Amino acid sequence: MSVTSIVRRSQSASAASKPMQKGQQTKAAIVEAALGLATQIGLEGLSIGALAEVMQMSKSGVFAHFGSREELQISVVREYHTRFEEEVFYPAMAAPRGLPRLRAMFDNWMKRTSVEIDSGCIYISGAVEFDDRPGPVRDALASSVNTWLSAMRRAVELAVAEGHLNPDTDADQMAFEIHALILALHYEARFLRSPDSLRRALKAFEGIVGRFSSPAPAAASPARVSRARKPRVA
Amino acid sequence: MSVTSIVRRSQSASAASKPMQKGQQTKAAIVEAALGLATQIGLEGLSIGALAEVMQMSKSGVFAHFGSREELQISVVREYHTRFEEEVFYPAMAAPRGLPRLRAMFDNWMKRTSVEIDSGCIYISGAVEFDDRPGPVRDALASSVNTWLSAMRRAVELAVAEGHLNPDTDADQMAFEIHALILALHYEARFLRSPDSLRRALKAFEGIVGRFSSPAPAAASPARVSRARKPRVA
DNA sequence: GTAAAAATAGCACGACCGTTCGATTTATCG
DNA sequence: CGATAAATCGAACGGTCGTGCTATTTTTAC
Repeated sequence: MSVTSIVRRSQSASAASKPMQKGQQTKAAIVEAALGLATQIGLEGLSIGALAEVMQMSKSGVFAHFGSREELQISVVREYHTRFEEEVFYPAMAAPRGLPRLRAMFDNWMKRTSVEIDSGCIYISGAVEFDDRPGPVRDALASSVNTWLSAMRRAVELAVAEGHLNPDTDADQMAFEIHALILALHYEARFLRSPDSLRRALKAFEGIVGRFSSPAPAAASPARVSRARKPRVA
Repeated sequence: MSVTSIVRRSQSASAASKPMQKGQQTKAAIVEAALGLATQIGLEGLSIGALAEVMQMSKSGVFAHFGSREELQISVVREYHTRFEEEVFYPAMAAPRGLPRLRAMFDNWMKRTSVEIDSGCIYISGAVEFDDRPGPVRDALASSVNTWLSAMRRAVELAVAEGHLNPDTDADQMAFEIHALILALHYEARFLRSPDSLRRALKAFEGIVGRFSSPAPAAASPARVSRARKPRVA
């Protein structure tokens, strides 16, 4: 009991005006447990009963914090978003912008996807579960994913600006292809249990980078070996 | 009534010794309806009650044909496997072996994935639903997927043998990357509703082909712009 | 036709689901 | 401390689920 009060007090101190009540703590703990469940059995598989058991609480006790199952799912998505930012995005921003940062983003992303071999990515499972089920959960998911994909595109554009990639690089296209690698890594590592997938994804990434950084456009038109324009520095 | 008996009779005639009883027909019809449901809401979302309603039958009437929900799911996977073969694999075998056939396989695959924008691919949704749920359904799914991926690898190897691709092409690697494109197409078209995904996937495919058919190794080592070895014809 | 067999219906069970509501405990604050 | 508010519980409801039984209907075979 003394431990609990100390924890609460210290958090209350950091949260300034709004005192961190007991309820907020439990809610956070519930969301964390829910995230753990959701990454294993999916957002749709999340059940309040199972969650209550994990938390050693009553169903209604858990329920009261959210008001609806949907709100619980949204909370989980938001929590995942936060963690994704902290583990994938922010660390990569420490790398110098351009190709190194793009590579760091991909590496962290891959790490998260393959560390999660037995805990799945809810951006991927959620996409399957909610692809034709409109509503706020789907919106929250899509919004988070789009935010991250936009960050990837921006990283590509920066790499172009730095002169690390071909000036006529289509950032959307490159982001699409990188995203594809993560999806395949997740699929083959997690479902097919193929041990080589991580190596394959990495090799493919280098292939993509190679294609977008070689002076000659690799696609359908082999003509026009464009001169590299001088990088317009950011 | 006369129509029904005619249909049954004609099918019975084609099925040789084993007369096509009424039950087999209804079972086939149920599986077809179940496949339609499963591609929308997933194999896990499949419920016997909903299926019975679609079929205008009683729950127990539907149930009796399978003995368990699991058996129903397996039947659906098998049916999907058959259709996939008929719509993707066999038509592609009509193309001349090598790159044209590989391209045909990818095209048909893409078509199936993007035509299914509002009916999902159970190889993809199933992978998410069953990635950590062992059992016969998962086995059936994985087996079907592996069969198809092996066919893709073989097509790549044939393209190498025909001299259409680099002799040192890693077929597993190329299959991985092609698979990745399908996954991304499915994800972005179906979940994010991005209209460009089909074009993106096609462009990326050409990029991959370009990389695996150019004489220079595209991967990490930029040195050693190797002389193109003459393709060792099959 | 009639008898055997197959297919289907009807009904009920137990389990779990999300949700509601009133009672009860626990935390917060003066 | 006591009073007020917040958090949690316990029980119940209506619903859907897969499944197991026993009738009943329909198909098959003679």
